[in-house]
Amino acid sequence: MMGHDHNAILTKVRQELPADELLSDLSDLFKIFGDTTRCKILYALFESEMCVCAIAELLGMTQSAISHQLRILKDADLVGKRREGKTIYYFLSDDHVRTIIAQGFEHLIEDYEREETT
Amino acid sequence: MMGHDHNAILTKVRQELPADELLSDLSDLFKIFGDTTRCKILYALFESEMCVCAIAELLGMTQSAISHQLRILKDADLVGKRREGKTIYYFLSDDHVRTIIAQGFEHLIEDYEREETT
DNA sequence: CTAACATATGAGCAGTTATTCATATGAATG
DNA sequence: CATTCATATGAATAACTGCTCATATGTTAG
Repeated sequence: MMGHDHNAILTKVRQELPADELLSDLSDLFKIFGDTTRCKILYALFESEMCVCAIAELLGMTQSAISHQLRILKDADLVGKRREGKTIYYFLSDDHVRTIIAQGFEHLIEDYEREETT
Repeated sequence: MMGHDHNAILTKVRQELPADELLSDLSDLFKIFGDTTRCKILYALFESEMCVCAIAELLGMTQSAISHQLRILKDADLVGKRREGKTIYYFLSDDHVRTIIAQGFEHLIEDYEREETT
């Protein structure tokens, strides 16, 4: 057995807690932003659509590595692609990505400022 | 050698791309949200502060497992703690967490709706 | 001081993930 | 159609992550 009596809070919180599947989807979404390479790619696409080898050159990484990450971003519908001859251009599929990243960014900035003040 | 000429876009994007350290901090932040257990804990704390064993009971997990995750959340300054006798209460350190998660949630919802319409 | 309770922590393990390497697909060009 | 360029993909590997188990710390009660 563990701990003592918490029934009052527990029943209250249980009602408000989203379903397991939804929480799982939510953390899966954040997991995608939780990688530097993917964040860099998304940031790059903020500015303009880009082909794979341009992104690879920008980040100083292998074409293969970038392709693998783009696949993940594509599977999550965060980016879309467009073919033009041999090259394929990737772009942000909607502006939600921008908002989510901006929100995280804002949190960081305030954290930095808090550290300076301390 | 890889790819052909992209200098036009590359120089433009390079100017707007945040510093490596900042991008690393950003993905570190999202990494924290990228785990179901931690998301659940944060969601629980939306409702009210809670002690470790209450959270453990709520999620049906070990006290140890919860403690480990709370440490990560604490290190990232996403939660704070308060002692009251033997028990320690954890709470959200600020409302940024709420906003970030809400933003991710909103994206999911729109994604779900998009699938229904298709 | 000792026992009991609440939480924290370290080592170990299993599962996951990002990159690399080799190779495959697919489109344009001569 | 063979070659070249752009991208995709599968297998292998190294690094990381979350949980468990055992144990330590810290607080209160007797």
